[in-house]
Amino acid sequence: MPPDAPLSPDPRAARFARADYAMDALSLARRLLGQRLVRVINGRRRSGLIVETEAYLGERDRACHSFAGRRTPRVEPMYAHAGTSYVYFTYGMHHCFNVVAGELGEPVAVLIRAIEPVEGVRAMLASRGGGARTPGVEKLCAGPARLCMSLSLDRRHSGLDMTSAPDLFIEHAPPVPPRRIGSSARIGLGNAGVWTRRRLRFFLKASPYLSR
DNA sequence: ATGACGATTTACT
DNA sequence: GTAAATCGTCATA
Repeated sequence: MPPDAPLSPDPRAARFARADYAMDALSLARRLLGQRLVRVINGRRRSGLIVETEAYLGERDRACHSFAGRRTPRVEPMYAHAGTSYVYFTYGMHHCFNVVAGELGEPVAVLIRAIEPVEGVRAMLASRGGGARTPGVEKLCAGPARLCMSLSLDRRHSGLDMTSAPDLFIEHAPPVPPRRIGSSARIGLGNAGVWTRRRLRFFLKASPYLSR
């Protein structure tokens, strides 16, 4: 081996560190596209490439849980370090998974809306029951709640530091050319005024694994 | 204590 | 396309 070779040349083994998360939410929403979300359960990996995200811009964003500085036990993880997970329960039956961005104390985050399943697909299908109602692989993780079902994520996984957590983190994958990224208004918002229309959703245009 | 409301998904007309 | 499912969270009192 050459004496000046890098010690960890394999980008697949590199986990996102604090500096990789520490940026504004809109930048992180784009940055995360194409990267690998990894969940480890009983030593087995389930993972997929992130293909769809949404940015939530904090206190000024009426559609954001931390709008107007709201700080409750549920939202508390949004005020933590970039790279912290924020998982919440909604509609009495679903969970959504976010990655905290920005500076410490700045409650901004990126909602992960869809991934392209790569590892542990069989286990993901099992998590969905494996019956006739289980969606095909294309729709398995297409949508924030479906993604959480397939990765077995719930409120217990909110507030984890993904730069060190053993069972939930993001790994580097080849960067995505900006040309392949599309944008749109965020999905499912109620009346959030001007924030309803802003194009804060990002996705890989050619992906068959999008929520829509 | 109470009431309104979801960053959704699924089934059904 | 429309509607039901289902309950934690938050604002109001």
